[in-house]
Amino acid sequence: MLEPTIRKGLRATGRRMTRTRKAVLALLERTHQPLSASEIFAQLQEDHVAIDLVTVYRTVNVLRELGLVVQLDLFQEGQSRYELKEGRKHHHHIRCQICGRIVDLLLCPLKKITKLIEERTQFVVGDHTLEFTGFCPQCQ
Amino acid sequence: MLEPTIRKGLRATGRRMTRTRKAVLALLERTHQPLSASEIFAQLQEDHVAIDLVTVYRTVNVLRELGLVVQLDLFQEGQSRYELKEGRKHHHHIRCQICGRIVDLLLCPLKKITKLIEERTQFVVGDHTLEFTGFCPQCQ
DNA sequence: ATGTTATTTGCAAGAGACTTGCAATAGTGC
DNA sequence: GCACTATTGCAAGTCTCTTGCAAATAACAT
Repeated sequence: MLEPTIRKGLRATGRRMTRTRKAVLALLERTHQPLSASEIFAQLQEDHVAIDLVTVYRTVNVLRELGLVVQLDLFQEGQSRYELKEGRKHHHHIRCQICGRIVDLLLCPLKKITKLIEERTQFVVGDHTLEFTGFCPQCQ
Repeated sequence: MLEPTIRKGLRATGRRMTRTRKAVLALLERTHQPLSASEIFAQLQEDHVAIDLVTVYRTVNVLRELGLVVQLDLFQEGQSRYELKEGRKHHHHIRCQICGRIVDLLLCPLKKITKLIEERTQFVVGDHTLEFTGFCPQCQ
């Protein structure tokens, strides 16, 4: 239950804890897959939670601004996905090309690489994306 | 000049070498940045090459199908970019968050990682994206 | 509890990237 | 040059995501 903590974060930026924000947070909390806006919308419809797709977009954006949610742009999906940060470490994902299942990879191999890139390019390296696709055990 | 080679590739799949395909190929050949469809369109307009944006999309898709062009989906850009493969090795990119300049990274550190992921997840790993953002020397 | 006020919501409409249908145009092989 | 078929341009459509605005509602003081 992260509602009280998040309520504080919202208040600190002059925002309010609303029925719809609770619903989106609760859904993200109980789902163990990164969800797209339309998936969040569809699931809440099924749960008979009245919410507009526009509100879903606005909600995930607010949660992202607060640093509560991470936005993922997976390889050639054409839509963003969102997952709760909730104290989890930075990590990457692999998505099955057949069934679409997304599995967390609990590693990020890019610390050393980042240093190497900074030396070679003289860039100051900020963020990175690293996403894999493949075939999951069931779909092989 | 890769026109003759590519002409063969096109013929082999019942396709034709046309005025517009030549123009797109020539542009990609002389540009040392991955270009988006709208950038290709704008540049060809400037060069007084009559071409429709739709044709640009169809052309890059054909070139991608033939394996002549790689499609890049950089971090939160909201559009794809295309670059000639032309015998180049698989590589990744870093994009400056200020000026948008894209620099090639002539490395891919993911061979070992791929094996590790296959062991841990039982996936058969196919493709991956790895793109960095940061601040280039001029924009720091 | 009730009222006040600013935030949030839903609806409609819009923006941007990309795709599709179709008639007109133009490569290709003869 | 001619016939045949791929390709092009235009218009319209799809999909994801954003914006404007009036109505609804959370937060807070009374």
